[in-house]
Amino acid sequence: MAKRSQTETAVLGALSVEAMSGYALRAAITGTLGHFWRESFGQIYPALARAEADGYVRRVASGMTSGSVFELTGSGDERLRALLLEPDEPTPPRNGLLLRLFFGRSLGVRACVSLLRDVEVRASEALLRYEDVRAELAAEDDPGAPFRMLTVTYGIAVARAQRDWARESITVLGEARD
Amino acid sequence: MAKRSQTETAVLGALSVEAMSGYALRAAITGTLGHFWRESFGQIYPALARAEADGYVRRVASGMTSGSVFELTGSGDERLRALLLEPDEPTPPRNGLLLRLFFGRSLGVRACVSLLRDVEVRASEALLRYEDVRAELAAEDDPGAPFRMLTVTYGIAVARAQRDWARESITVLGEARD
DNA sequence: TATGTCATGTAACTGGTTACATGATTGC
DNA sequence: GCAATCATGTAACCAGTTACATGACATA
Repeated sequence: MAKRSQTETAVLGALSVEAMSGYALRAAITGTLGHFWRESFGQIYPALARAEADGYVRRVASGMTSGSVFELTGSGDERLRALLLEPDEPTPPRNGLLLRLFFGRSLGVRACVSLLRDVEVRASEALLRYEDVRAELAAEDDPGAPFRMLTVTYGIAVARAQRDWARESITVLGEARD
Repeated sequence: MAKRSQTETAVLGALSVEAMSGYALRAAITGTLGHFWRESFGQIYPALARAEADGYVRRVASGMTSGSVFELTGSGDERLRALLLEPDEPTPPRNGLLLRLFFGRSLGVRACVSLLRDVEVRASEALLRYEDVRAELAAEDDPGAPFRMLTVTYGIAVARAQRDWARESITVLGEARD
């Protein structure tokens, strides 16, 4: 069970929902997993090739279009479950925003406030998008929907916390300047 | 103003607080910036060497210990301000937890709940640590303290959101199983 | 004198992005 | 016929980690 990049998990996972081409895979990932995941072609195609060599996916004939459509095999499904069970070792934190704020005295109050406003705006926009997705998802009766919903409520919870923190922090900095 | 890795920002920033060796730099970064930043020796030493070549830092004689202590030069301070002003381009999101939950139907309810419990525990522990730091920081009257405080309140806000989301999600999954 | 900590550095590797090259198919 | 989109792939590069090699200094 060699630990391979999580790209494999994302690819097999997406194919477990529906067979598709590498190109469509990218679109599906950026579209549906976009707010917490990302893959580039430079990852997807090699990952697909390896997965095919390992027998986790197979090409299904598709006279219709150019390119090939991949579907998950039985052992691919097993592999996916195993990958999902592997512990998630989170990537080392590197938060450029907090790094800047930490040295805020060198950066200056005005620039810090501007950073915080950006956060507030981005978080608020994200909230609107998530609420839309939540509404769509609530209407589905697919058995996988409740799980996918968790990723949306996570996004909402964190975005709301960020927005409120940014607002609060702006007032704090404003008072400190007086 | 070639865009170099943010390591340079972290290193110059830390040296703007106090002159120190590469080794101490690492300890300072993991200790103080630890909850949102990380650097390894493999980054720090090359970064210091480049910064010295560029005239941003200089070695100060230190008969006491082995090794050399670096301090920020005037142009290093300028460079730091410029780096802090550069827009923060956040790293592409890759949240292994959400990836697993998204495919939760393949993973199984029990494993999902276990993931969520981990989140709850980790977030709760983090909250305790942050509250300690907050108390310490509130006692300081250093002019940089309010800025550093922002990074702590951010940690608290996000950790609290994660903890509450995890709890809520555990009940949701529990009900769904019935 | 052995152990632990302070200290510096490098080489190999990993995971990932970007930019590019190439071509098929579709719809106007 | 042309533009847009679908589609596949690779090469160069980048940031960062890990593991290792090396050695000084302090202290039990």
